[in-house]
Amino acid sequence: MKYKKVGNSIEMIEYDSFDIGQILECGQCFRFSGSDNNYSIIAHGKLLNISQTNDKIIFYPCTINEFENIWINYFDLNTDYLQIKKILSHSDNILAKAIKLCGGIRILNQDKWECLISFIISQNNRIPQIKKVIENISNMFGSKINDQYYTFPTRSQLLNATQENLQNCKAGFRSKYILDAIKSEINLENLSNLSTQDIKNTLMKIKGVGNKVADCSLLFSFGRREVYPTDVWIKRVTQEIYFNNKDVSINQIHNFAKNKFGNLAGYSQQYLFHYARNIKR
DNA sequence: GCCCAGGCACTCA
DNA sequence: TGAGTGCCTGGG
Repeated sequence: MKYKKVGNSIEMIEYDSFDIGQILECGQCFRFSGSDNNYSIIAHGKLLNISQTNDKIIFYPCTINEFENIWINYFDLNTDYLQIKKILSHSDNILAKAIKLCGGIRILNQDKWECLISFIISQNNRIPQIKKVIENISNMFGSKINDQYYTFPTRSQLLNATQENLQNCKAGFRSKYILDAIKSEINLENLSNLSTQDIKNTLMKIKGVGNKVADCSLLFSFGRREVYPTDVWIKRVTQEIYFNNKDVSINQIHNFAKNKFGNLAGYSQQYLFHYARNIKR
């Protein structure tokens, strides 16, 4: 990967495995807008525009410092996706097919708190609605970035939030779960050194955090690429491809993914998720 | 009006 | 330990 400063933007050239549309639309994050290779995201307290053409990707406004300290890690640019895709493609044909279709996916490294709350909101919900609820909460409790956008609020910014506030943000029955997360004394940053299973157990003490939400949190904000978040789509496609369409438990799927994909289970999950949503149905 | 969506908690056997 | 059921909300 190579990049250079051009005016108030950073231009990335000589990169691989990067398709901004695939990265944002594959369901791992919710604070973005745009289409056709032109997107805006809000992450880590900043608004960033990304414009992708055939030979380069432009990030703006963005300084070298911001790019190196925030966005390289956020977009997982130090991970060798060519190698990952090569290994997974060799492991089976359908995964190879999925990777061909969405080889530009990268797993983001998101803010832990925002990610956890976002996936609590995601349960039994649709993506447009999830995005709306998160935006409502940001507008009500976050810090102003400009006339249009607010950051996602930190836990301390949410300390005074009430059930009624969150209902007004359309969080519905998940309001009480968000309140429980706010009240819990769990410091997410302090969990970073624990084992994946220990983090998971800790997260699941929060009401509204089960297997799936905890796994998404681990994969998308704790960098634990060995987890295989299993929602209805992943359950469906995994059963279809690897279990001869037989109905199996989440635990069986987790064990299967661990054995077959090992430390790359999270990447497989993303490729298969995209495959399931866009090809099947 | 009915159904359901990227789960989870709660109840009851 | 596992199956069954209800849940805010809004779009089809």
